[in-house]
Amino acid sequence: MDLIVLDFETYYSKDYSLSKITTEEYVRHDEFEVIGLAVKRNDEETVWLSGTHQQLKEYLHAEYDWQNAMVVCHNTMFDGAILGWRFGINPRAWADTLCMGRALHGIEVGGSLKAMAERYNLGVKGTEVLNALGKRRKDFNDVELSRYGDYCINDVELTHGLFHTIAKDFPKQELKLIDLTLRMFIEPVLELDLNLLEQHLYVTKQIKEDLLTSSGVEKGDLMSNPKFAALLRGFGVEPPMKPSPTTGNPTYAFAKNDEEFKELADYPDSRVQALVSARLGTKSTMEETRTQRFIDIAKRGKLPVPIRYCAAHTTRFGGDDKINLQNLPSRGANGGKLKKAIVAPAGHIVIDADSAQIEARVLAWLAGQDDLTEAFRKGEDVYKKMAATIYGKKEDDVTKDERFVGKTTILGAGYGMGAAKFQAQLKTFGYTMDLEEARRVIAIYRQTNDRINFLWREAQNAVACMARHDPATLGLEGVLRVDHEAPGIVLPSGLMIHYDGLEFEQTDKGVEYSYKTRKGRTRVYGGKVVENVCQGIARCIIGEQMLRIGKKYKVVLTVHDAIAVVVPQEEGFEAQLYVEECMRWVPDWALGLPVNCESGMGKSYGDC
DNA sequence: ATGCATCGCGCG
DNA sequence: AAAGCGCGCGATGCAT
Repeated sequence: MDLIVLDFETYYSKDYSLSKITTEEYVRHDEFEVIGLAVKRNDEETVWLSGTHQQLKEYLHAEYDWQNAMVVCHNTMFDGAILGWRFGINPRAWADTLCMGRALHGIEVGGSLKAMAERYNLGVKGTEVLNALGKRRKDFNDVELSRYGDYCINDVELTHGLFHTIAKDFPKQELKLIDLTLRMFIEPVLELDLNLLEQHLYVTKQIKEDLLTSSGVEKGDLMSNPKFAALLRGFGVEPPMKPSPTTGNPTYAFAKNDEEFKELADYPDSRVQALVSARLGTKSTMEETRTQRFIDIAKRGKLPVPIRYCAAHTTRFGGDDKINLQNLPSRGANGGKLKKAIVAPAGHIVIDADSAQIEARVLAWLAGQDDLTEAFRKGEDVYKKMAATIYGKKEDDVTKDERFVGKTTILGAGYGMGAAKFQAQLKTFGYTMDLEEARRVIAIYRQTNDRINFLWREAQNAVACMARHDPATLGLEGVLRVDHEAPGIVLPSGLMIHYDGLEFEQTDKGVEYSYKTRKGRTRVYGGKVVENVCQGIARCIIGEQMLRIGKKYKVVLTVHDAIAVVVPQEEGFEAQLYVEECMRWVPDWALGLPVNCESGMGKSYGDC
């Protein structure tokens, strides 16, 4: 297979640029123009190509054997989209040094080609400031174009060197996963239902408008916290305050889940009630802006799915390109509306398969909490079991509310949640429990799950060891490797959860550990490390399952514990069986981990 | 005008 | 001793 490293230089202006618009819009835009591109095949000399679109297209198709090539770029979502959408070129495999860098270094080095090239002593990225702003290809004279070419060639050389340096130790499976996630964007399959979207936008706007009109308040006064506070004071209501979740400074408690704010919805003065409901109904503009984005994309073509590889510290995927397809509403007033507008192409259907309680299962398995693991394996109702223990009764006698408490306990208490937060958590679901009872429930969880409790302590010890660069172990043997030099924890995928700059400090609460993140430092402790590795392990599992599914069907989206594929309609049931089979399979290193899944299929993503 | 911090909110 | 966690995007408010 040929290795082809390439980099496009394209027209941009003040407003038509990647800092202003999304990659999807930029590449599909009328103003799009390639100034030139540098290409390096294997160890051949890098060439600079410039010319009309037609000339480039003919040359690229004639000169290179794309069917038998791996294409490497730095930020392949961009260059790959150009190759695919503009030149109709779809190589055998895609790779991306930006994705690889994110996986290898976390935040240790920036993802830029410049930073990575410097880190590996590969050379210096061109510093020559080339004024290309607003210049079309024809506006460059020969000298300028040639200088631009040199700059571009240098970038390709750096990317080539970078790839060779980091690819040899990069896990092969993960390279395949990068290819698969890039294809979700570069080779779009899903379509958008424009009529449905426009109708949804209209209704959403109408509801808000009506609410605003009936409240008799200016929109700006509702949106701004200080102005809204003034309105409340005008009715003799002192605005509720709370400590800021991040800084601890006092701030207005105007969020829809702030208890004191919720109480104002029933305030004796009906004018206050109207004010609060108007604020709640109009404050969030997410649905409108997002629907508008979908509409814009729908008018341009299919839906490229931007999924960011290793977006999270734990190696989980994230959203990208200004549309986060991993947080589309599925509950509440807007639940499923946008998902229903995402449809399979003609003759095809969408299958969406969810892994059942994957993180809770991983936790039980990793901790060696065998009774819990066994309960998961047998398909027992673990939430009900938990409730039975909490309330000291038979499973058959557990009420709906009690089961709910059991569920919240299993899902929340597994990472060290304390009684006060547990109580607050229940409250957000509308369930009231006094603190004493919350303490009792948390204590029961910790007693009945002694192995999980031990795992937290083992993880706390691992944190302390890593901070001193001393060896440590964590969880089931052969699954995780504590790299006390990095420091970090190596996942089964071969990727590491980094705890860069892990340090401790003596505080009035005792010794506190923290590590460096993109912004500042984050505290870390046993329960949190356990959560991190469970998330990381779950990602390893879903990643391998996704590759298996991808061998037969087109994977179009992943949302942490779920995988969506598009298949020909007539293969629907057969494909569903295969997808479920894949999601019940675990890699060798996870034998004994009881996974399960649920799936649905339909014409749209929402119908699944 | 533009960037950054903060908050809120959607998902897992 | 105790501590649920992980994202991205949009709007506001403030600093540059």
